[in-house]
Amino acid sequence: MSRTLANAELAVMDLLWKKADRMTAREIRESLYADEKKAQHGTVQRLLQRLEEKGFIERDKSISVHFFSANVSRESYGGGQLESLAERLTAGSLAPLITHLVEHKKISRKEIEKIRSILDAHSDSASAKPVSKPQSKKRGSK
Amino acid sequence: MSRTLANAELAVMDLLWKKADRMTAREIRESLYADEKKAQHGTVQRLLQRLEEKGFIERDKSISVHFFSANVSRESYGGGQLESLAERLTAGSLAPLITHLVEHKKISRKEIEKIRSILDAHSDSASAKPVSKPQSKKRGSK
DNA sequence: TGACACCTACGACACACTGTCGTAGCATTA
DNA sequence: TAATGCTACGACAGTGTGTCGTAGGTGTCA
Repeated sequence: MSRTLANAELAVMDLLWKKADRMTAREIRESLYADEKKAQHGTVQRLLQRLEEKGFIERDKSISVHFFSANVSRESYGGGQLESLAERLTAGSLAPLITHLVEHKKISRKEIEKIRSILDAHSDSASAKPVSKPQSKKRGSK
Repeated sequence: MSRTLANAELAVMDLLWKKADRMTAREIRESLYADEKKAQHGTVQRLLQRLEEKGFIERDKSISVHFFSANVSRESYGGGQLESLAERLTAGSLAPLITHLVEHKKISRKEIEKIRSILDAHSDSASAKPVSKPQSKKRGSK
């Protein structure tokens, strides 16, 4: 698994993530290359093949027209990227990067509140916080 | 500016960031290839040249042995990477990715508290929270 | 002045990854 | 059987990266 998705690969994953369901190569081709005069047959097949090799998607070949589905969620992939970035850059810590974004106003107030409520919900002494989106996420003890 | 730093390039930047001061090519070479029998003269020169082209470093050529210094901070670069990641993946929002990491325990409790205190300090009702380690999260308003 | 050491500048290369296409061959159906 | 559409995959060009070699500049010292 190569770790990072290239552009065309990401475009395919994006489709699968959006659809949240399996798709055929044809559906993917018609979405990605809708406006192309010439259908990019082989290109899509190649992309799918490589994504499968890298472990990002799964292929159901039980019938002759295969079905493809994401094997890694958008959040999981993104989270991994985030981790790897922090790993390479700041000894694994996200704090310095987030600090920078916040201090340079690269994160909107709304986004800040959103993230805060996530963190609050998972804080040790979690509770109290009146988080707008009623988070009753009760990943109980343990 | 190419956007992303490759491995060897990042290694050079890391040196400059750590030193927080300008360095000569020689210092860099001796740090990066300390154990190599054969000195990687040209390699380092090439890397520096490319980093300069990409705008990541600055070169002071006022004397014949040049001095190099970072032109972009670690946090600024990392923040940009973070933004770009969110851009490509989640319509610019970090929240979904952080949610994933938190829920899958990829972020330590300590880190969570750290990030929270950053956000608290920049919250709209940003009143002087004594944001230390202890969770003093009770900025109720809003 | 000449020898030597060290520096910069940069062409060239091998390698890897990407996106693309073409073609061979299999399935399904008219 | 022919037509259509699919899979599998070799091949290629373009790009980025890490490396090396070499040409030529600069400084020092006997």
